[in-house]
Amino acid sequence: MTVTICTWNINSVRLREPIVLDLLRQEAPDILCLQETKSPVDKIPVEGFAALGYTHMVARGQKGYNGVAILSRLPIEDAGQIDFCNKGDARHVAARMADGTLIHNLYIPAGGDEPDREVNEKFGHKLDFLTELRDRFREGRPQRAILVGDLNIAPREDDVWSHKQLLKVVSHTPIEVEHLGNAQEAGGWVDVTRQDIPEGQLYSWWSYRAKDWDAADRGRRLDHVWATPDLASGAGGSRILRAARGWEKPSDHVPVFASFTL
DNA sequence: ATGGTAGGTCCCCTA
Repeated sequence: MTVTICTWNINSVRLREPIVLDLLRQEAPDILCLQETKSPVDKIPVEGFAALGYTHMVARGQKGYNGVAILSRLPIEDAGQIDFCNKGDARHVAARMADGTLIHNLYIPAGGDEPDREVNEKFGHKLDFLTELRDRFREGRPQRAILVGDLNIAPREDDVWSHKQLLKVVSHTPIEVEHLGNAQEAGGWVDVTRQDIPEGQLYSWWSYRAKDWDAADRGRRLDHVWATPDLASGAGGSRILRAARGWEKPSDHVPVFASFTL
């Protein structure tokens, strides 16, 4: 069976319920992983999602910040969350599919503006989060697993509009790229998007602050789909729905898709 | 070098 998964930082699931419904109607992924839902779980507008067939949800939330949710039209069960850095943040949740496949939905801290942990504790938090992620994957190498989410790092030169101009900008600094690479390597994770689309500029986020995001095209690839090698070998169909950045009341991130043979 | 936009909450935080 082929399963299509989509990841999308929605920047408030309540405000953007209409475009979530649009995405589900137009693209009909089997599973949609959302980040930055910014909502307690019991206030996520699930009725409309269920009416379109997405009757399963595994989620974590808090009042004003963070929040992750996995919507599915296939049965999933709650596989728990990891409280990275012991802060009580809703930045991770996992779901298990009927065949045993584990799906991790992650929202890695943005890290603030200054890429120096001595003066910016948010940057330190981001690096510590990534180190903890690495250590968890070192403890037990994941199998039959998919990891998606807003990782808030654009690792490759062609994942940003200007490698040179972003080297000291949080999301593309060498230390962040190194930390992300260590976590990826520790778990044996394959970057499915780049396995499918190995060449060329690829972005999933454009700032709200640009005058004309489309014309300027100063994007970054912050949203990722990873899989363990056993699943990556049967993966394909990766794409990034750039058009969603131009939708009514858009998120600053767009949906990223991949399909898996399970 | 700077400020630009967006969302949520309770007047300022985060991205």
